Amino acid sequence: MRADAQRNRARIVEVAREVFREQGYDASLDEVAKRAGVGAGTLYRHFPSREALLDAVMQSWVDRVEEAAGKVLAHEGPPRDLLLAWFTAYVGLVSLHKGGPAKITSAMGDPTSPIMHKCQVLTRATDRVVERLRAEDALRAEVDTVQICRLVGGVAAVADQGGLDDGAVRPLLEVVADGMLAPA
Amino acid sequence: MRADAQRNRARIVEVAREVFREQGYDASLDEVAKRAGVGAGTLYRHFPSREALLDAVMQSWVDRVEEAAGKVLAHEGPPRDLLLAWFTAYVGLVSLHKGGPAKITSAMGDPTSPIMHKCQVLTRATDRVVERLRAEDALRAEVDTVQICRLVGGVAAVADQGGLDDGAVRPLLEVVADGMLAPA
DNA sequence: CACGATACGGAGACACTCTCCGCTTAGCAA
DNA sequence: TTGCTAAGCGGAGAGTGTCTCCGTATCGTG
Repeated sequence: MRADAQRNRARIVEVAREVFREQGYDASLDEVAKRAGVGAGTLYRHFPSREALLDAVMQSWVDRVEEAAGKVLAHEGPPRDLLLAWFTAYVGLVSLHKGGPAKITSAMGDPTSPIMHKCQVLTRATDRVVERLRAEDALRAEVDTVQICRLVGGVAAVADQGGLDDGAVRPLLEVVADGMLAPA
Repeated sequence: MRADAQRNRARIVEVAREVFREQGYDASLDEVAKRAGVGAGTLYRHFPSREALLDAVMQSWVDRVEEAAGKVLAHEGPPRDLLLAWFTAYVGLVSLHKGGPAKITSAMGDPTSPIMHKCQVLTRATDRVVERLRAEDALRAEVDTVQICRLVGGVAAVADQGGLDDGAVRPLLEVVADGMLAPA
């Protein structure tokens, strides 16, 4: 790729990250182009669709997911604490921009979504937590990783759309956690 | 209101209900106007915003909510069955059109939403179920009606956005139910 | 029947998405 | 350095949707 094209591409991604955070996933792409100082054509050549752009924006996000999972798993503690710590991290990770929870949760199971692979790092990270809890026989047999992602994604989605703060989200996550932990 | 205006209004609502069901909440309002055989101006005079139109469309929905709650409460049975029956009905009620779960769940707590009052019949209906379970000491003390609505709304939202069928939704609702029922 | 108030409708201003194509420029080769 | 060409640029414009404005038509009353 030519050097100027590379510069433009990087600049567009940077600006898009900012605009998505400010205005949510529905922000105008023309505005992204304008702020990045390029024509609409340039934006659409680099990123044929909104999703393709989002995919690039999420590149660094993948690392944050891995890191968050590692941090949560490093702490020793009761299964309920571990699960809640991961749920909290999960909600934070998918809520980086408005519309994120819905977007990411639905993309996780949609093979036609260009960001499916990005989203699946969340599934894998959740799986690490699940395995740990399984080893301790702390999880009910019926629940699986996908269900957990859907439930926590659902909580994140209502929190996002309803503008709930952490204090309101916490009890929801507790209910979900208690519903899947093995009875004492 | 003039008779012709009344006719037009009714026709618009009827057509809108159909179009929303077919194409989801984001359907083109110009298309609604066209199908109803009126000009765009007429539609926007009767319903200044998309939400105002949705409000009218949901008029009959309110009755269905009351009815569903009554039917669920009429059946005797273990608390878990009651709760799951209501959850299932709840998901069905908010999923009448695509985008419904997110719309309704976020409107429930948004005083600026024109459909807030419509949505609150769901809260009240849920409250009836909650009271019944409280009387039997079947619910944990920490959970309240609003949280239940958020959780079930969240499940409905992911089901809606991810195209999940009833079989996939059921286990999610079970986790939520088990998380809020008093331990045996 | 006549006449005002009421309501209609669709043209058009504005916003967003995405494409197309003539123009510019980077980067290489001589 | 210069000239060439493929790669890349940008923005006009077509398509679609929202919502408004106002000249025109219709209702329904006296």
